[in-house]
Amino acid sequence: MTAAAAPPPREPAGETIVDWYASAARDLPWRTPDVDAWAVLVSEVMLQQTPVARVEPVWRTWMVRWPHPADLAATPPAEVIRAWGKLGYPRRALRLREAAVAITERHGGIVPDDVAALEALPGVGTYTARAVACFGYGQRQPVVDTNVRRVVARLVHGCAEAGNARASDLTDIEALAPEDEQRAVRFSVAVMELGALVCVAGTPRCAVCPVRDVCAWRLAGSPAYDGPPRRVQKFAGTDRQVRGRLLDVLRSAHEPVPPAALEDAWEDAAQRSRCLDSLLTDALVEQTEDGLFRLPT
DNA sequence: AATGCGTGGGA
DNA sequence: TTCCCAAGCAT
Repeated sequence: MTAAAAPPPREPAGETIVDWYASAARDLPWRTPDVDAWAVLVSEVMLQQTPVARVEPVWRTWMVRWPHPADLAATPPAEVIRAWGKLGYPRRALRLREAAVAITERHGGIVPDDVAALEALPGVGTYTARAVACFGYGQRQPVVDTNVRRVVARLVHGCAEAGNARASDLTDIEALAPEDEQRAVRFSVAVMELGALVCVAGTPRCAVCPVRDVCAWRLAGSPAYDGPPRRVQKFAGTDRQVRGRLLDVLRSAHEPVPPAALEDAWEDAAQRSRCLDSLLTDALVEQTEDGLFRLPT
């Protein structure tokens, strides 16, 4: 009988997650060392609310066609909207183009490397700005998306799900990041990956989680979610669906179309009209002098 | 601060 | 089938 085994030395959870990432990470094209900040920015905007599998082929096409911000800035919106394909939320395509214009005009065609300048770009918010600074420029930055918020909620706070985004999310994750800058950058992508592959919404795969033994949620007995019911957004019959249908018609039409050509897209004339108006307001559609509709030139 | 904004795959 | 949800942002 020997003395009770000493507890194994336990490295900080942040370091463990970085080590896990080294062997578990997906091989995604925007993570290769040769990609620049523009490629990162495009990937991040495309990935806003859109699954990786759908983004990957479109991102490759964009990088070939528009390798620099000035290339996209010089392209008419109609072509950009078509190239966006069916990624969804096509206003992102317009904003990304506007961001490219701003980068070209205000930053000499180079994606800015500081968070404040990045956040000033159209379509770039708290998350995307830090993701570009971190993954595009190798800066130590707190990068918090829905995956990270869920991981922190469980690992640190012992809650089944994350609440709404808060300013404290940034300090929460900063407290876990490794000291070394390069490892801190890896940590940022590693936590996102952990949330995407293991600590997922729905049923987390705790059996294969590298930090299951130090997870506050598991240590608390994996208590069920205890909070206000989350609203599930409907889609069928909403204006979002109608806008999508209308835009689908205009994407495939290569000449301006008369109003009658849009009637098949949606039966309810009042809703159809309202949605067409909103698309015009958003500058996703424009009307010619003779009353035809097309993607914006 | 709550809501609107696309789309399609998987449980 | 129905429901959930997938690297947010702007208003």
